[in-house]
Amino acid sequence: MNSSTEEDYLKAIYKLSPKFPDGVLTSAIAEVLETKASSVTDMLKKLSEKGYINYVKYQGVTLQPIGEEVAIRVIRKHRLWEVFLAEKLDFTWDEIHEIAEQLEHIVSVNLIDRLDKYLGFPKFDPHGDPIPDKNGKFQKIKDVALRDLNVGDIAILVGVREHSKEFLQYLENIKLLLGSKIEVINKFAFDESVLVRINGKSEIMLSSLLCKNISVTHEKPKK
Amino acid sequence: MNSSTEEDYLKAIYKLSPKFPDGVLTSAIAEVLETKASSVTDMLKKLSEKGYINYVKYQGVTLQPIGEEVAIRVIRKHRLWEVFLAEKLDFTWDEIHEIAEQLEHIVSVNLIDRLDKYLGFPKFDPHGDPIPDKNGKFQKIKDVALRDLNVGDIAILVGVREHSKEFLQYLENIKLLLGSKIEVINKFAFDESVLVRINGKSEIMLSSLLCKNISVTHEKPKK
DNA sequence: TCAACCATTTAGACTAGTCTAAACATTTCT
DNA sequence: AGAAATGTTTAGACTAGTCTAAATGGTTGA
Ligand SMILES: [Mn+2]
Ligand SMILES: [Mn+2]
Ligand SMILES: [Mn+2]
Ligand SMILES: [Mn+2]
Repeated sequence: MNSSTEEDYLKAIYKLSPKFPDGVLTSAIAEVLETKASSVTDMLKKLSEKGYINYVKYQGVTLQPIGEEVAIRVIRKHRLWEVFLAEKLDFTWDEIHEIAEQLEHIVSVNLIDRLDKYLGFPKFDPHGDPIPDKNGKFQKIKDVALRDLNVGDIAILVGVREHSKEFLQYLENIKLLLGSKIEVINKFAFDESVLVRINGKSEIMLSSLLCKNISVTHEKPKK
Repeated sequence: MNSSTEEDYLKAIYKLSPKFPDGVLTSAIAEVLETKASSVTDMLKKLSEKGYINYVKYQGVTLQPIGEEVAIRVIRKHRLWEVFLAEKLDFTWDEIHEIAEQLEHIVSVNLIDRLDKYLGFPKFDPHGDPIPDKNGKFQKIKDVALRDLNVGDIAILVGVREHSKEFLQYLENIKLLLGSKIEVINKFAFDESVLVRINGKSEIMLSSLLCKNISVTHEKPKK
């Protein structure tokens, strides 16, 4: 059994791995977990002892298969609880993350599979992120950042690459939500802002930072 | 904000209070929380410092209003989550307690009231215990132990006074559930066992210990 | 190549919670 | 009343997790 702290570390390492192919750095983990590098080092030693990770001093850390398994299980729980909070309890997508951050650590053999069934085995969470099934398998979505579209392109918003309240509330405000249709009207090289039409209605100017954090695709995500 | 450990202590003190009108004893708390008396003493000092309880060395402890408030809030959360687990996820009444023991500590301003609404504002949990409303108010049920009925009495099972898996699974086995109709056919002074008919069907002999832990009333509990 | 800089680890301290063993109160019994 | 038994608190130690400050490794670039 793992403590919720251990689970959060493994999850953080898992999420950082793609950006650090030959070892996630201590400082990167410290940043996402909002803790100090020295605390991270302590935990890395412990997780290494326990066989969850491969840790070489000063070189960074990679997940062992068993560590990845734990991470994926926690992510599955997190995202299923997010679906529950959004669909059944009507929370908005900026409110669910911090509650799910706690719920993901509830321990029970059956709970999460029953919740999965109750929710109808959803494939994506309210932020568009894929939900691993009980065997840890999930689709990698082939999406692209909104900033990489060309003028004239039409796309569907399928995910966000940033989960802060500020960002999500902003999108909610301008009615830019999961599934929204986005037409690229114009792009301005000067500040890399993009003019788009949302759902065939309002035209709006989006900043470079915004466009970098919105994932779109030309096909709708399957269920 | 309170740690989940503090919450569990306050809840334990609250539940023990009726049996210890002039101060809950250290050893009683240690027993229900499955910890050592010395650990309890440490926590009592801390809770006293913080103003949640009134603690006099060697004399036992009583709740301050603020401590009772916390306890009732935790109990509300526990019982609402139990309803969710039983009604929505089809867990049986012997499985829900230990999961709710964790869920009761989830921190969120809105979560529990939304869950309450989603469940239709239930008044009783799957064990027949009353659920405090958002103001901490709840009906005290005027029930009686099955062992105190007389031959010929007819009653409805409205609660259990013991929450162990063994006890609840036993009741489930003999189809003695919340709402069951119980007719007292005979009582035997020798070992205080009681012969009953359940729901007008099977006759069965119940042990003294069983009868002591079943709450019944002549009226059905309201919704 | 070696000095300077930056990242990482170590050393040592702190908090929350727990335990065992010893000391101390309270109650009970003779 | 005094002694014995029982319950409670204290003392001191341990684990998990965190922090600051100091030491050390690695990297860059003059
Ligand atoms: Mn978490
Ligand atoms: Mn999410
Ligand atoms: Mn609990
Ligand atoms: Mn209950």
